[in-house]
Amino acid sequence: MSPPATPRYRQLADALIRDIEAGKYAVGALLPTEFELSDRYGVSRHTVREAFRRLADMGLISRRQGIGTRVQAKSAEHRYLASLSTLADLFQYTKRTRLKVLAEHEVKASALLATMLRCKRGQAWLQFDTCRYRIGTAQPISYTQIYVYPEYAAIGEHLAKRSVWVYGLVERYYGERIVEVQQEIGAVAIEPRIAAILGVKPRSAGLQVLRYYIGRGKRLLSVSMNIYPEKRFTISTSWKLEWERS
Amino acid sequence: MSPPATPRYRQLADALIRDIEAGKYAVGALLPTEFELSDRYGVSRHTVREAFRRLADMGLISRRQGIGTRVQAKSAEHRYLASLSTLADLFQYTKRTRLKVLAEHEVKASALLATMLRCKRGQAWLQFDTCRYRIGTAQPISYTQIYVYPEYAAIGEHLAKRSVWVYGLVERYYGERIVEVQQEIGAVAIEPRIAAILGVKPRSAGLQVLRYYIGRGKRLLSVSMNIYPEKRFTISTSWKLEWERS
DNA sequence: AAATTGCATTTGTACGTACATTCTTCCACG
DNA sequence: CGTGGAAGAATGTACGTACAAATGCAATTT
Repeated sequence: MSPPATPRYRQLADALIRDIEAGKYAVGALLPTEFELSDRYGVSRHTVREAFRRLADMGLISRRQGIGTRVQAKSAEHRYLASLSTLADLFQYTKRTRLKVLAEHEVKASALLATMLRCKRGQAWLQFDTCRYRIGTAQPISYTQIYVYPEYAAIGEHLAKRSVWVYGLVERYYGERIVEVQQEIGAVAIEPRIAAILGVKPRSAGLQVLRYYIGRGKRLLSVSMNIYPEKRFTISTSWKLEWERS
Repeated sequence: MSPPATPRYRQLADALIRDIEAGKYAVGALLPTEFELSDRYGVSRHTVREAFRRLADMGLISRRQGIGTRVQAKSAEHRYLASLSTLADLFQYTKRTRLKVLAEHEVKASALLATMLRCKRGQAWLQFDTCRYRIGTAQPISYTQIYVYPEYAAIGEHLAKRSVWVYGLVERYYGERIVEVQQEIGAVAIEPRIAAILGVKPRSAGLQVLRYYIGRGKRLLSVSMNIYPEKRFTISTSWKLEWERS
């Protein structure tokens, strides 16, 4: 029996991958055109496009109408992805939690705050100090400061009433879509005021998670700053290899 | 002027998405065949396939030769992805760092260690205590314990000589491919012994990062435990929305 | 000199056809 | 009654054609 014949577009794709990895086509350079390759390998343009599609999926090339096909990366080897099916998965506790709003006030960004919120000094923000509990327990999981634009003041109402997530409110009530979330994780000594709220020793170790919620056109929509006490919470992420060598 | 006409395959894809979200085709059910849709919408099979390809990329459907096209999910809405171009990006410091091996010994997993290493008690591991410096400075960035199987003892040589990453050595010298990395981040009070190495106050706040390196077939290849002192390091991740609603 | 127009190039969309491969179903044969 | 094989149905691969849309460049016009 013949070995399970590999399709032509696959063979062509593999050949191109080899060429790119061998440096025959440098990163940033243009590959031959579809017609050119179709000619050179004696296959139809359709087959070339199918091969290109594969390379594009792997992130090896990028294509632009009127320009051509450009090499984007030398290897698709080590590309690892982590995925969230919902933004709520960023917060990995179960749904059985409740948000309590401790305070709400309008603030003008001090120098320190301006750095954290990535804005100019004096920029006005609406700040919520909140606390999250597992339902049925008195001990909080986390302390959170949430910043939104003052225009979004109405969010305060909803936030107090229903224990939801801010980004959800921003999406629902202001028609903004959260396109990107930047997350910064560090360790901090929990300052006394917050330690009291969380019921831990002042200056004990805590996880600080800063999140920037970004909408269409790089517009910063909201910022949140979470503090999790030691041992009460860990963040886990799973990175998976996207493509396996054929 | 006519508005920038959306291609037919896009229109068809959108129609199908609407139908799926509306529940017209249930999750798990088969969609009409390519020919059927081609007929019904008066487009070529090629166009139907193009539309299906889009849905498949979004993870809404799965296709199997001889069977048909099955609905896999009701909505592709909130799917966010983070990507690493290399595993080295997990560690976000520049390449200008140096690894110093402080100690190397074989250990048998105690109850505590067994939990951390996800293995049975008594399992033998090779443990390296290491420390990472920015080149040219005396102050370490992080303290790291690395665990590998005793069979991989030869790694110690390379680790001491060249300042590389363990997973790279495992991949290179043992022909194992790291297919997945699970990461757990928490806050800890840095214990005195390690605090001394890092040059920080005992029991001050630190970031603890546990990483499980997993090979083909869920085989655990290596585990590392990092401690980063407060303020000296933050982990940043960017999550991007994979698909935008049209 | 600057702006505009038009042409050549390249990928995108869309139609058509044919056969291969994979899987299910059902009928006939042992 | 079970088993094998044929027929049918679905997606996969592969060929062909044609025109549309985006881009860059050169020629032309202002």
